[in-house]
Amino acid sequence: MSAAAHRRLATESWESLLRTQVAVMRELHKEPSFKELGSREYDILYNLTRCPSGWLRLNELNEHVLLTQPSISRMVDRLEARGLIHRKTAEGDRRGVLIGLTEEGAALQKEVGRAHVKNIMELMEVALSDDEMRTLLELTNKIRESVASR
Amino acid sequence: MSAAAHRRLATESWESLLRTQVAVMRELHKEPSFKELGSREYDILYNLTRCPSGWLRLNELNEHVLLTQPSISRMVDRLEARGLIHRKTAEGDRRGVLIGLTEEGAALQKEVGRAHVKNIMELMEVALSDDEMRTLLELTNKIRESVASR
DNA sequence: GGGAGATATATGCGTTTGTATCTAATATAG
DNA sequence: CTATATTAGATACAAACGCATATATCTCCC
Repeated sequence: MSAAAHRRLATESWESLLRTQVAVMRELHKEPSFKELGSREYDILYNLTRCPSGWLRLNELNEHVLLTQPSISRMVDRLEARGLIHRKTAEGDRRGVLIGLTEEGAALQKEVGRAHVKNIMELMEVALSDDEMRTLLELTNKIRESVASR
Repeated sequence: MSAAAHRRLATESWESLLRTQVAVMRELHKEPSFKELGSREYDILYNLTRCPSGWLRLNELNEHVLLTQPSISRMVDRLEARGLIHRKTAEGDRRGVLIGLTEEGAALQKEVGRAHVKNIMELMEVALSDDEMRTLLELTNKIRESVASR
């Protein structure tokens, strides 16, 4: 395989992944649930449900969400003002802030998440077989692990 | 396979794709070239290089970029003000606007694109074999085609 | 061919974002 | 132990975004 073809394959597979994300996101955004809770806001709440302790530091959130630190800081302000999350000072490091879901926040995440999962299911199910989904999961995990270990 | 496991597989593979896009994007954004030309701006210029005629309608751009119509309209304003693209009225439809690269815009896209491709190469090459890239390309194409035909 | 509705893009306006910078707290070096 | 550097998060401000809506053109049906 020539160097040029190799380069083309690498960029094409990335671009295809990127465009697929755009296409699916555009489709998911049609869901009315995303009106009351934008996809970035949802992402924050979702990440909070996934962590074992129930609390995440702001900088940990920042690693998972494609937003700058100040943007997350202010988004957390808004979510707190809406009563969906609450802050507390991190023990042992008074600079740090821990974020956790309120009951109301957990309930809203669950509700929006349900609609969200339903839509994703419908999209993925038609497009790929179970084996193909497993392969996709495996390949994307590989990329992520590789990027993380830099 | 149970319905619950099936559902989990569909959402997990999608979330993995999404998180991979975030992780890779975050990495690509470290590239200094993206300071002078944001990734969305780059995306516009890139799309213009890919189309055969060299001209794209605003609404065509809108299909490929994850932005609302007004945002693209204004982004095109800015790119035009910077001399990177130019507008012309579409022939046969005086509502329509065609966008094309200027020489300067084409040159900048090429320059930024070079650095961009180099980084993508380095990321993908380490993570996946050629066969795996081909598989990823195939699977993401399938998803995109499926979503497009709704 | 004239008016109702559809389509393509632009603009007003409030909200959210990113860059740069600030404050407070912790870690490190001498 | 103090001074300096580093890290976590917050804030000021200009730029960019999305939603609603305006404007211009086209399409279709009578």
